[in-house]
Amino acid sequence: MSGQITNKPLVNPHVSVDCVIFGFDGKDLQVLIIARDEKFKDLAPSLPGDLIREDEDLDEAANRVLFELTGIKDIFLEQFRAFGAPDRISNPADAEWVRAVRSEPDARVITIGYFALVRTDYVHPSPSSFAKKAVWVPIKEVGTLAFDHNRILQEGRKALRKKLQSRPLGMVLLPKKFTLRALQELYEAILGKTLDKRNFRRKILKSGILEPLEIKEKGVPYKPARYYQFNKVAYENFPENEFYFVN
Amino acid sequence: MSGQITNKPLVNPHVSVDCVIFGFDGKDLQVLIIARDEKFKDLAPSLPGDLIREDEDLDEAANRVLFELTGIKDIFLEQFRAFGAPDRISNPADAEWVRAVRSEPDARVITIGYFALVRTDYVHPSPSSFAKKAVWVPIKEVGTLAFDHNRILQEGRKALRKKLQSRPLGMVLLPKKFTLRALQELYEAILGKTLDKRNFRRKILKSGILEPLEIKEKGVPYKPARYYQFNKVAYENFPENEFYFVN
DNA sequence: AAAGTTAGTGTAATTGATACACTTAGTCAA
DNA sequence: TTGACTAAGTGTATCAATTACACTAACTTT
Repeated sequence: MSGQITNKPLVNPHVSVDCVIFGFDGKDLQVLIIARDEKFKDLAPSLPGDLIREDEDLDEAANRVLFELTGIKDIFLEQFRAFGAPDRISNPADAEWVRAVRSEPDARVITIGYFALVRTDYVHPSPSSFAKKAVWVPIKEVGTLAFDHNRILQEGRKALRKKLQSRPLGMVLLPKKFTLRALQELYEAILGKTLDKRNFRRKILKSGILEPLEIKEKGVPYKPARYYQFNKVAYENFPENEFYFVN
Repeated sequence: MSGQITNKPLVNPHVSVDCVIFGFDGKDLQVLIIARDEKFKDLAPSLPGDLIREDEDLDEAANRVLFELTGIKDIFLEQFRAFGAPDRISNPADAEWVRAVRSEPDARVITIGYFALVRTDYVHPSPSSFAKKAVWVPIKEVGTLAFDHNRILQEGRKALRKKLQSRPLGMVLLPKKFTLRALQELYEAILGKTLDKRNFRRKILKSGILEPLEIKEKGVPYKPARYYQFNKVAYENFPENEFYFVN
């Protein structure tokens, strides 16, 4: 970074994608976070991301990051914002890491934020074949991240909330069969507020995206709940901009 | 562009902003389009945009483009999406222009799309002091644009529609005093559908963002309409996510 | 003074949102 | 086996918002 104000166009920036990957374990909303490897283990962890490559579109790059991390393709993935402040990487510890890892450490990095949704039970982060150590962290417990990743995470969360207001997102975050309580907890985790049980059920069931199953919970010390599954057709044809949750 | 598939990170891209600048003339939704100058006058026109500069944040770059074009600062401006397909500039005519104008013509260009709202009567595009020729074009009459600018325009329009569903946008697009009919026509132009007059009026007036004036239209060959103005305080405190227009 | 044009207004029916409490079906421990 | 515990599952009444719909009023022009 030059530190000088100039009128010169930026000629050698790097462009990256950073992914806010949400998961749900039945209780808390989680995020995939990358721990630093041995050499840099004192540094703050980061969101998964990478520089985009030649001949690679932005969406492709984000999909690649996700695939390398989780082994999953064709995931729900959506761009939500670009971040390009000149001082994105100005924190001294971050800068040190960048110098060690990047061939052009002084290059400015513009990053495109994506958010993704995956089932935590489908993703076993960090199989030994992958260099990076990814861990699920409940979103409430995420501490200080590298660069401006806390901000990116926050914006990603906002984008997720907004998305939930116009689409039912459960299908990619819940197992095939699930109880209405689980779905409600997912909504509550995303929206960050509690919902009325009866009103929630009425609204969801009326929308027609769920099919009741004949199976019930087993072994619970209370009245067992019925399982439901998504009706794929109804789910996909769900009209944009319905389902607007306030309570 | 190399034409080869590689795993190399993209090291020398350019980053630009492109702005979809909406205006309203009381009847049609318009967009500011840049005509090519003499030397390239056969080329398709484009959206206003520029490479971002060293030490310049993305929002700053977009604001600069807008200011250079219109002389207005502090405009309503919002980022809506990044575009980064490797073949964005592949059209032969576009490529020729890029070769003539840019110092690194083969560089890939990632662009960040912004949309902005201005009053057409505040903007006299292309004062002689500005090199670029900008013209207002009704959005329905925009023809083929350079690069992927038709797509950017389309996405910008979608973003505008979406925004209108959660915020009343009239204040930046209408003159100080305006009739309810003008406001309704603005909404109809943005949403692309007709609205019921009585329901529209009831909804807008109940929201409290308008103040009636004692002035009426003059010289019209029909019952003159009352003028209104926005109540700035109510307008700015308007709660996100109300005002959800379906009809 | 008649024709033409848009402004301005009200209501009834339907749908959606909200607030709220008890019974049921299971497990577990005494 | 019975009582304690827990979450599932259900209905209703009130209020607010949405929709569909048609006539009179005010002004200009001829």
